[in-house]
Amino acid sequence: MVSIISVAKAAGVSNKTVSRVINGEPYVTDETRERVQKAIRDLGYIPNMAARLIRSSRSNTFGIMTDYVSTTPYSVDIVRGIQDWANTNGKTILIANTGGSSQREAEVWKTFQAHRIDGVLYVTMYHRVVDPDAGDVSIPTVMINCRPRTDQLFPSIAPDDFQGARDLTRYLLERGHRRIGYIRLNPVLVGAELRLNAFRQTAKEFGLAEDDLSIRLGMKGPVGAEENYVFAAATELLRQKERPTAIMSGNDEMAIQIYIAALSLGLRIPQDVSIVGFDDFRTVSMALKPELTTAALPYHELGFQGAEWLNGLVSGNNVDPLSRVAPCRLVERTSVCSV
Amino acid sequence: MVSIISVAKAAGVSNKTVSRVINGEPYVTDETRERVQKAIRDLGYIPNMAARLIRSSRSNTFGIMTDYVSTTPYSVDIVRGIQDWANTNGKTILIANTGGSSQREAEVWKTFQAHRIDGVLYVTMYHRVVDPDAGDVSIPTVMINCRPRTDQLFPSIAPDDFQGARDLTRYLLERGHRRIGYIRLNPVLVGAELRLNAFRQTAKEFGLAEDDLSIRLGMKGPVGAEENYVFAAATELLRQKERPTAIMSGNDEMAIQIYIAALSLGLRIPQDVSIVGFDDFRTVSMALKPELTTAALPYHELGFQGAEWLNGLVSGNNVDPLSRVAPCRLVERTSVCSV
DNA sequence: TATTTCTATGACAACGTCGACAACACGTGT
DNA sequence: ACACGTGTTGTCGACGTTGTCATAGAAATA
Repeated sequence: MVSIISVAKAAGVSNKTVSRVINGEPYVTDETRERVQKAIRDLGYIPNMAARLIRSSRSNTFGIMTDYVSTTPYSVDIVRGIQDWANTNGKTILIANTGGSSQREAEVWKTFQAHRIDGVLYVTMYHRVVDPDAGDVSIPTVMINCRPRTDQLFPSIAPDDFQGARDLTRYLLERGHRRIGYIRLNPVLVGAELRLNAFRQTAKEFGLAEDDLSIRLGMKGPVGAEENYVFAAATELLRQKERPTAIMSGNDEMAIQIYIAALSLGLRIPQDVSIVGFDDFRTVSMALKPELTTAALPYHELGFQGAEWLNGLVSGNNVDPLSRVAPCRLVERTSVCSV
Repeated sequence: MVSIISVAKAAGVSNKTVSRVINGEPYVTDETRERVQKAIRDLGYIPNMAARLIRSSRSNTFGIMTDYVSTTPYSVDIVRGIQDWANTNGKTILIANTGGSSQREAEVWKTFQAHRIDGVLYVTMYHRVVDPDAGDVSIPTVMINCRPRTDQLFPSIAPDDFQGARDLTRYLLERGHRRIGYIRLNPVLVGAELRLNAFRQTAKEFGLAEDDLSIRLGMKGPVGAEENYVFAAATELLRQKERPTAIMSGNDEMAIQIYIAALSLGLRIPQDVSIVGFDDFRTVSMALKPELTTAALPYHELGFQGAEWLNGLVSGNNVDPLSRVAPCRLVERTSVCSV
């Protein structure tokens, strides 16, 4: 393997001078610098990060720890967001996945330490509360899409489910809908309560009574093996004599079943029922016809910002708000009309 | 940072003896071994991979290089498959994503080399042909979900689209369907042609004439910004006087629109039309009601096997079949009935 | 001119680990 | 008594890099 020494020999300088060139340090003549750079090119030299780390004990590497099943597959955009940040900032990313096992999680912490990573991004695939066990170590850590149960061990960043649901509800209300159905997410999910509360509160602010709201449970049970009532609930909602003019779905995926229920009853979307989703899970929201109006989970931003925040921590910045939130942008498509 | 030397001091032995204990080498008394292990535990010592790499020039690390947009989000299961393999085999995973830019790709190769990774897994998010440019370096590489254009530079592993489509077609034929519609994937995708050919050939084997097959284009144009004809095509198919009794969809996502088209025409699924998909993109295939019969892309297996194969390469095994294929299992649900 | 400051470079050690080899203790067979 | 093997431990150097310090000449200052 070609090392700094071979480059030094080729350029007729000391290895330290090569080091200076590589790291852009001052006190090298233009002439020497060019000779060294030529040697680097000719030999195809690439610095050895391991050796560098050993000397300087800064690995410039972040570790991503993910939990298990990606229930909402687009959440990998979090990882992409992190990578994009890392990419533009010259960091490298180590990734490991715990499969949800805490024993495995402990092993991952060890692996990360063995590689002397600078910080950890603890990422979950859906918005939830977790109990990360970092052992007795204290590596700078930012939690993404989740928050710690034992209050505020680590800083965290998550989507603003409340604001997203509020915006969607307003959107419907502003278009004249006054009887609105709501099919709830699995209550296991953190988003479920936030979204429902936002819906309730916003409807109330607009003067709707609890009776105008038909709230039904869409799913329950452990994530990945839940019982599914969405189709039945939607059918029931739409069979009422005074049926809602709009249905708000806990997420986009559940909206598929609401579409099918409505169409099976001979109803047209959006003329007879307007429908909105949540998540902007594009494989669904754009495949549905008419395309689904929804609120986009800011996955990419979560990752990007999380990485940036972590970098601040590593550099010793203080963590001011210990938990942050990224907005869910409303994506207007064609599944809603005015009444 | 606690190093091997601090452990040695604490245990009252030489650093080499500690090294022996860590690496499970022989010639250490049980008594010494235990004393060392106690010291390791007490001090929370974790070996420094960088130092180890510098000595032994084996990083025990694989790099994953992914391309851009995850058009089919479940393809991240490839990454999970790789991680699962790495996990059970004590390897670490570096990940980088090229965003489809070849300049970026070159940078990633450099980063990987800088970390002296043992091998590269070149992963694409949908089955396609690529032109990886590894520069002049020769790191062992396995391509997953894609194959090289310039024939067979690297070994590759991909899903068996042909077999999957053949099995699905047989499944329909065995249930008595004789007029079958087919809505084609974007021809840009490698799977498109393989699946269509399998459909055609299998139908022919069963004695169907070309007239019994209604083949329509569902999408075309660049991935991520394609023109979408699925709904129109499905509607047209189902309005024919002699309408097909079954429709085969290029993939699950497109099947959503076929469902909607059928229901909008007042047809019941599967009594009036049977529908099959492809991919087993579960967010869709299980959210549709009735649930969709489809062929599962073996993403996890692709990743797992790819990693294992790469490990063989790194250890100097020969690459016998230069391209492999993993089967697409038929997943039977309830969107098909016999006629 | 003498002294200081600055620029450019090199020598050398150290980071943490492991491989090569030496050393030492303890039998065992001659 | 001796050589020999075998099990156990330690010493030392090397891996590739960078930080510290030294050096030497050039330029600036007194």
